[in-house]
Amino acid sequence: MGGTMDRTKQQRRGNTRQRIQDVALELFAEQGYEKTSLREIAEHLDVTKAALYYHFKTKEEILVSVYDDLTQPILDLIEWGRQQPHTLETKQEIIRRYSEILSGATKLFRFMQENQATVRELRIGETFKERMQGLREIVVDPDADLVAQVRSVSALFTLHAGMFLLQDLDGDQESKRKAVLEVATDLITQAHGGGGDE
Amino acid sequence: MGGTMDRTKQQRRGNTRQRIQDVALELFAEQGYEKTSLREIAEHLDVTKAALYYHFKTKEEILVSVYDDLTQPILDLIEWGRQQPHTLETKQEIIRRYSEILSGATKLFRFMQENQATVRELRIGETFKERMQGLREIVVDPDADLVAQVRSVSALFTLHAGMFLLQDLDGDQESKRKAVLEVATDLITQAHGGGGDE
Amino acid sequence: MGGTMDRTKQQRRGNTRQRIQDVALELFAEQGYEKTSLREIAEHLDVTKAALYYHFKTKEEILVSVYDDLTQPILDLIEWGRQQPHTLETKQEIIRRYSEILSGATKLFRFMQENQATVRELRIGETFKERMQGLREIVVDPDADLVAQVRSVSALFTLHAGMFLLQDLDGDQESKRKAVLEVATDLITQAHGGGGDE
Amino acid sequence: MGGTMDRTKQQRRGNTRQRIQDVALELFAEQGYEKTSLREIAEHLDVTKAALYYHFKTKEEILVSVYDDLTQPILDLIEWGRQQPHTLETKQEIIRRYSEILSGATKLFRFMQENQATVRELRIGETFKERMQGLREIVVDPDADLVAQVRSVSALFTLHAGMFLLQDLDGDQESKRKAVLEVATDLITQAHGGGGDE
DNA sequence: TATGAATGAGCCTTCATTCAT
DNA sequence: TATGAATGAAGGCTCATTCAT
Repeated sequence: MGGTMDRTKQQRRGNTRQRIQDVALELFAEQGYEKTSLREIAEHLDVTKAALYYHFKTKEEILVSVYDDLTQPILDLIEWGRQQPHTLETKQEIIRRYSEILSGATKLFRFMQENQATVRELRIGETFKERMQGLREIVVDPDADLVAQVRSVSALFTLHAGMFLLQDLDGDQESKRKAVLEVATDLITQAHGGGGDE
Repeated sequence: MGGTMDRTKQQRRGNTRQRIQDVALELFAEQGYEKTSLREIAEHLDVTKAALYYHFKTKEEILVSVYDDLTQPILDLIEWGRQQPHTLETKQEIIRRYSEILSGATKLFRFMQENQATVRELRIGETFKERMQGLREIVVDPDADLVAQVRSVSALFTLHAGMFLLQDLDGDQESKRKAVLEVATDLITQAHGGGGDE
Repeated sequence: MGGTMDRTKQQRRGNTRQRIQDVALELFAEQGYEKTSLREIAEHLDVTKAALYYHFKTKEEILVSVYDDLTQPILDLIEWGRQQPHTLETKQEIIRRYSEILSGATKLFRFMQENQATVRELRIGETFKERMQGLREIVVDPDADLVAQVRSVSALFTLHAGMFLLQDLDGDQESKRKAVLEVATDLITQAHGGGGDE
Repeated sequence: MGGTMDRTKQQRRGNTRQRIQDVALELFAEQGYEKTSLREIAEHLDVTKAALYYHFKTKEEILVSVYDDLTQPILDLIEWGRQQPHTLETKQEIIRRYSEILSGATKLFRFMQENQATVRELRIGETFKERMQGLREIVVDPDADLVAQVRSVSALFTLHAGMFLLQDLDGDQESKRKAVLEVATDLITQAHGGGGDE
């Protein structure tokens, strides 16, 4: 009986859940959450829609599961950051590590970036906002002047955006990431120094 | 007769098209494009769905019309920018003017920002990309080093993002805009100066 | 003021009704009745849908008016036929005249032929059926054997079908009509003679 | 369990697809393709519209599937005819067999006959035209004179039309079919003999 | 560990028609 | 002799979800 199962089916055994997550993320990132139907995901995997429901309770839960798996490092980073003194060095290190995290799950973060309107209405929306808030609290000094605060936020955001907006620029992926990181680090450094004009 | 028509209906006459655009933008920005149905728009206006189709050929066309009306200033800005020498002053002026344009149509740009995945598949997607490209060409020096280029792009992007990401920060709208503008101007200035590490 | 009216508008004066009929028949014949919308007709004429309603009460009435105008000759033919003795000569003459009538309003008859399902549900459906019945009564001898009756009906039908089904055959329109007429005449003649096998 | 399901639902299991085809053909033939809505079909079957879409991708595909199932015999006939010498006997046999095929799927062919305008725009339109062309090529001698060719085409067409146009005539279905077949056979025979006047 | 069959809600769109001007 | 604006009904289709097997 097992012998009649061909290689493809055999490989599939036991990791369908993972495969669903992979395909889903791929499609969500490419086409957006709403434009990606469960039918489409199922077809890509050569299973039925009902199979998806064996592994996940809803469409949203597929996304949530991917999100949870891939953003754990951010939680860890925040955890770590909270226990450090809020020195410039800490902030720079946060920026550095965050840059690495982002490039470790490009697809997900691209998805989050491009589907904000959708994500806002989903469970992960709130969660993500909280995490960003968590990062901010470490990186932004609430007593600094407005310009300094903006600079800090801009540092975080430059990292985020960098991944997608630089696609048209020349240069290999890694050196672009380095450049982005440098700009972000500069921003955070300037913000720490003083911020405004003086 | 005519007198039997109540105020509400009368006011409506002749500006339904405009009202559709307003409500649509409002809802698109709030809930996203896909999540906003024509039924919903129609209900907000107290007309039937079919009335929308008298004024616009498709759902997409409603968006396009809003987009065209509201982004004309960007076209003008690009036009202007192209005729200037690419000096630092020009770039700073571009940044300044772009900041003003953005804050003149917050809803639309928030929509564009938060619905990138959707927008990418629509007609306006390509258009918008082209315009951004147009701005970049003026502001980014292709011969500068990578870091300088990133800084320039980051300037543009900081403007974009600034409008939404700063909502949780203290301060009134206008002073926040000023702060964002300052950071962006700094970025463009540094980029022009040299860019990198020296 | 009349002087500002250009040639096109001027020509239009007073014959809009006729132009509606022409365009409508053209489109009905080409695309079918249901697939042709009033919007389409109006656009072809460069007027609004509402203008059509000034001239005709309903979509169906446009068709009815065309039908009535163009099938009057059939009524006349039936009238004439009823007053003749049901001799072979009469039948042959009916066939001959009917052939002429058909080729005088090809579009309408093509329409009738190709939209039977639709036409059946319209007012003209019943009317047309009656007229065909009228022709039959003259041409088909109810006392003849079944085969003879079929031959007679086939004669009529061959005329009908001939117009459309022969489009792929070689030869000019007129000589094809002659050929069809000859076959139909033969059929009616054989039917009259005896019909069956003997 | 299982016992709680009433007879009706139980019967339904596993043959819904077939039932859709049956009901659809019935309604298409009766009211025409466009006038028959999916809602109507669904209601006749006591299922939802969405159920139809589980079994067929589009409305058109329902028709196509019926068409394909029911016109396979024509393909076989053409196949057979092509391998025979184009003698009179072959032609007569084609006519005979075609007559049988037609009376084996009356509803479909009535539908095709009465919805030509619609069918022309559908996928089956082209297909059907090709098949008719296939039959013609066997039955019509391209070197014969025009009248002979018309006679041949008329033979085919008389068969087609015979099924519907004779409904008002007396006589049972089968003897009418025989009569029609005889007339068609005569036509094909005369066409083969010479055709014209001599 | 999946599938086959179906549902209910909703979507975008089109249509014939109306009516005040 | 027309138009501008709108309506109500319906149509085809897609989607996330369910459930018995």
